[in-house]
Amino acid sequence: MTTLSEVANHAGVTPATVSNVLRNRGRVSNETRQRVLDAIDALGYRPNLNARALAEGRGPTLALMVSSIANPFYPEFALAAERAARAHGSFMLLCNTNDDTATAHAYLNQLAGSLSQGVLVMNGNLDFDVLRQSRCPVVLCMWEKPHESPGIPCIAVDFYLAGQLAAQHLLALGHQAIGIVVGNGKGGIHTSRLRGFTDAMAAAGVEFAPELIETVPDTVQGGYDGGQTLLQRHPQLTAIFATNDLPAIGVMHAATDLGLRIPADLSVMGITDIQMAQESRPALSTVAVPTQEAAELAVSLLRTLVGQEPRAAHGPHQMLVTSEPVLVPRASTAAPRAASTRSD
Amino acid sequence: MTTLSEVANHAGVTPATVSNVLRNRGRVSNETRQRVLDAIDALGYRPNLNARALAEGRGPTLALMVSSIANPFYPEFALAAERAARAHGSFMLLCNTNDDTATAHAYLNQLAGSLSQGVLVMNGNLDFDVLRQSRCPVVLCMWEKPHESPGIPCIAVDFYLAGQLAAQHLLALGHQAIGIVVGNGKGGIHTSRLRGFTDAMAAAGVEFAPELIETVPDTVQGGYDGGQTLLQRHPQLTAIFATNDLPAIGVMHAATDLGLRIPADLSVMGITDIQMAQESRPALSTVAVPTQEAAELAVSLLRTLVGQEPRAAHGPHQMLVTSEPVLVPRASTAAPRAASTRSD
DNA sequence: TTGCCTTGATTAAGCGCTTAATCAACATCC
DNA sequence: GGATGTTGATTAAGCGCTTAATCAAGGCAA
Repeated sequence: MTTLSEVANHAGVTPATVSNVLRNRGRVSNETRQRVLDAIDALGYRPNLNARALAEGRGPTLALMVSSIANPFYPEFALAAERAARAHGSFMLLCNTNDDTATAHAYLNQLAGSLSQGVLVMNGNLDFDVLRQSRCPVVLCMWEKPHESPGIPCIAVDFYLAGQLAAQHLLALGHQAIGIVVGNGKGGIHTSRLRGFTDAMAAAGVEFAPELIETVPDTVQGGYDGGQTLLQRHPQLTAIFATNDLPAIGVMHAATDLGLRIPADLSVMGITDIQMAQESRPALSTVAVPTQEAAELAVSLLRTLVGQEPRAAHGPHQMLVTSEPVLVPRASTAAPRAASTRSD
Repeated sequence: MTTLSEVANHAGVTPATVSNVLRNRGRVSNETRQRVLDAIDALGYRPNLNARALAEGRGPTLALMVSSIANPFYPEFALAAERAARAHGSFMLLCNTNDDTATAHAYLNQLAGSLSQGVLVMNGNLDFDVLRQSRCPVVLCMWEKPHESPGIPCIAVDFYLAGQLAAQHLLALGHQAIGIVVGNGKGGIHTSRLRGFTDAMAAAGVEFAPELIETVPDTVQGGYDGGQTLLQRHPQLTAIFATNDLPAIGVMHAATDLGLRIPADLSVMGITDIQMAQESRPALSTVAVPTQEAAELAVSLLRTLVGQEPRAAHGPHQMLVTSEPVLVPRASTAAPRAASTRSD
């Protein structure tokens, strides 16, 4: 592994000069610069990023902590976040907590402040106090907007509105008998989606029975189980809303297995608009959330917090809200069989 | 940020001693050790991993390079790989190349040898020469076994056998009119699966028309398009085999959209057994590949290459083969309508 | 010619940690 | 009672890079 000084020798200058041409600082004559550049690729030199990090007091990496990269939502976010980080020359360290608080804290303890300059957190189930006491900046991603700020810099999405949009879509189609499958994300992650939905129902004067709500794990299987329970207990349902796409897809499977046709016999919708939503059959109606924008905002905010980006970019806010979710009607929703579609 | 020396002061010893207790090396009396330990958590000290990396000449991170973490197969591999790395105290750096060779090379150049000690590569479409010249060890993951070794340490899976198993399953059910959708992974990544399949067909004496092969992108959409083309052009098909689960799922969608019932009218199968395969409806018959094992082997091999694990663990081999793929019959395959099931 | 500014490079200290070499103090052995 | 070991700690060099401070050498004005 060639070092900076070897390059310096080869070019007949001092290490400081090489460093200067590398970083475009200080004064270097064009002639010298060229000699250094030549030496660099003659020797195939690459800077040692650890040494640089040590000297600069900060490394080139950010971290993203998710509960499990196997949950299809995270990769989409991770991809965008990584791209954003790379655009600024940072690498992205991936951390799977497997929904284990201890693991998460271990990561936070080990990474924070040395390996990674800052961390993006997508785990609802973390102790906020721990995050606040992190030794390096933390940005909480995909916070649910109407909740009060957790006292941690965060990127929020208006999930309350998302819930409302979902309800309005179903109501507009003429559904009245609607079941709900809500993800049991720790920290009540899905409560605002639920409130948005039920509030919109109430506003439309539609009666709402609490036994029509099933709380399940935020997975396809969870949605499957919840959907099955709901459909068996309440055959009159004409639509089911899930607070997330994954369980919504599970609901579709459950309905199919029970011999129901979607959307003829049952309308199903979710929230998020993950890739799978448009790839499922029937394609899932959902409320799209600006994942990519959230990821970019998150990286940007984190960068200002670690002092790499001028603060002015966002002002002093600790909570950045993305643009609004938008309804994406697809094939999984339609007017209930015996009802007329109310135009909105 | 407290440093090692501060801890040393606090405990009334020299930095060397603190380092010794931290790493359980050298001789330290129990009494001193305790004093240091107390100082450490009194001050909330955490080692600076960059400094450590610099001093030791090697950092605690490995890297995983995939073409896009949004492809559902990769997360499953990534999860296992990360877990394996963590089990040995290493962090995992995630790199998305977006199928761009230049990006991949940029990563390789920047990471290799400084930030990451070694890299796991899952990209078929990389110049092997570049990999060979990497300044740090590289392990190529999920190589296709029957191919000759690429001259790079690699983990191979017997995809030829996987193709055979798929064919045998379909043949055993009584299918004769079978279409094939093959992923166009660069570097002919799917050719051995295809060969395994066609060889098995030939061995069973089943005629095979080359126009029954559609080459498509390795995605749901690709499978959808390929399936549609195949089914429209050859309505007599009773089964379609895709070289990967993702396109297989696309094929199912295409069939459904054309009004075919699965498996009554058409059997579909894939290879890999990703999570989605068992979560799709109908559940996808497939040939399961030992992803987790491959990931663990890969990390382990990489660790021996970077010298962190005794070489003896694997001997001098440069190509490690996982245990064999296994058939996972599910709901998407059945005997063709007008045929009797041949018992095997 | 003297003094001052600019340019282009060097010097040297330091980032936080590791580790081989060294040392002091004490116990052991014949 | 000196030679020999052991134990438990210290010293000091060094990892590869950054950067403020310093310096030599011209150029230019008065």
